[in-house]
Amino acid sequence: FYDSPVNNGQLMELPDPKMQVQLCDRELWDQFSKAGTEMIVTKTGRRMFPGYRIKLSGLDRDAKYCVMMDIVNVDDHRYKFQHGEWTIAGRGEPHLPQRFFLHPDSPATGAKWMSEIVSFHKVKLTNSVGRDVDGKIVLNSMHRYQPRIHIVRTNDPTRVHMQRLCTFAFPQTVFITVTAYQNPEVTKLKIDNNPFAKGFREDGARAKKPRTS
Amino acid sequence: FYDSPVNNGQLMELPDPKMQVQLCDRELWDQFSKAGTEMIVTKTGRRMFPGYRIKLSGLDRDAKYCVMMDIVNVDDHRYKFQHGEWTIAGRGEPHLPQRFFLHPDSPATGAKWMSEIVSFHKVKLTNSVGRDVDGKIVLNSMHRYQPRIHIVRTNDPTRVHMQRLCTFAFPQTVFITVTAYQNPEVTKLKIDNNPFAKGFREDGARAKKPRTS
DNA sequence: GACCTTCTCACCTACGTGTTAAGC
DNA sequence: TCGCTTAACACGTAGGTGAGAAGG
Repeated sequence: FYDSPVNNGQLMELPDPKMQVQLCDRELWDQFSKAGTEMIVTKTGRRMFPGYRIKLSGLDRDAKYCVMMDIVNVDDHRYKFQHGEWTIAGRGEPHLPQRFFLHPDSPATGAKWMSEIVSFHKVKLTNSVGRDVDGKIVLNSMHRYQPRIHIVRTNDPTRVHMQRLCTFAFPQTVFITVTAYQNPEVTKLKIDNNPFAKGFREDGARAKKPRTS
Repeated sequence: FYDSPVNNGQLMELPDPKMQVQLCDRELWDQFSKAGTEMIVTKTGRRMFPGYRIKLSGLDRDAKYCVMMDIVNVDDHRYKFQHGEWTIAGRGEPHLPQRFFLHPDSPATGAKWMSEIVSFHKVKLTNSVGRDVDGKIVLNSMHRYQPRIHIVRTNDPTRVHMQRLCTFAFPQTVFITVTAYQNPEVTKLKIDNNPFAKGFREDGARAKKPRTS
């Protein structure tokens, strides 16, 4: 189940031709994907950038839904960045059973979900199985991953595992985990587009001061 | 119903001798109460300080509950601060039908509610009936108010009004609304205890620079 | 004038960034 | 040495404070 192929936003399990998921910031994701997206993992947890945001449509307006995200392995390899490109560097760690990140608005009506952008920007990626698991997804560094969306028609978040799912995945959101950026092109894209990294931009702003020690 | 007397944390409606609510930061509340608590109201909304935080006990661990706050008039007067004390300054505005502020964790199991401090620190007090009502409670300035807690045994937040409530209120959380602090003693308590006002403390830290204009 | 409200401001808290140096 | 990880850091975003001046 977890290793099922991606499907570019088409549904996988329940045949429900109406339900659709649309990825936001698609141009931005494509730029990163073209360069080879990297996501930082830290002990305390690091947000994804670009943020994972979607638009839902085709839901039953009155029914209650839970919306979840998980992140699954794309393959069984460990990767390394050498001579300017990513190559396979041996066998990967065993796939961990992934926890679902339940969107905090769950459960809500179809009408509510479709009325606004659904954002998973609070998800944090970590490489450490610490005590504080809340909102964190544990991944192995230097591995390749695919984020996915699951939609369940239910009122009860605690029973989400027993219900039938609609699962969506976008190939342009695949990324490799790192503890420090490997590809300078990726670093530049992050700095140029993430508001929190504005301090590192050099377009007109004064350059960064070097550390004094 | 809205003008029912306060009850110092004892239950009012449903006789359920097990259910209890305990006010956090009681000493701090008492200090403010002794001075005559004032809470700022602004157009954009201002948080309460001290923050309204409670501990719940005696709930059925497996049942689902919604927890809400509202703020009701204590009397029909308008107040003024003159010669160092609060006095009645005429007839107050008509009591507005208060909206409940539903705690964002609602609905949750009794076990969940009892496992942690329940905080309403995100509630904002406003004197303006603007467009953005989310999380704001509209009050009239220079009036006296009592915050209250309501607990409903239900799974569905949308039907909370039709269910039977358990209501709790703590006399030491009564306050008067202001647009600017009237009693210097209150100002001092706010500055000394609210971390966001640390810039105005004078115990060892350098004094505040005067405005330059 | 007296009283209350509104707005801007300097100064905080809290936390999201990539960098850098040190650790393993 | 080399590759990867960690922690401290400067510099942002975002937003909560009372002070003070201006407005009504």
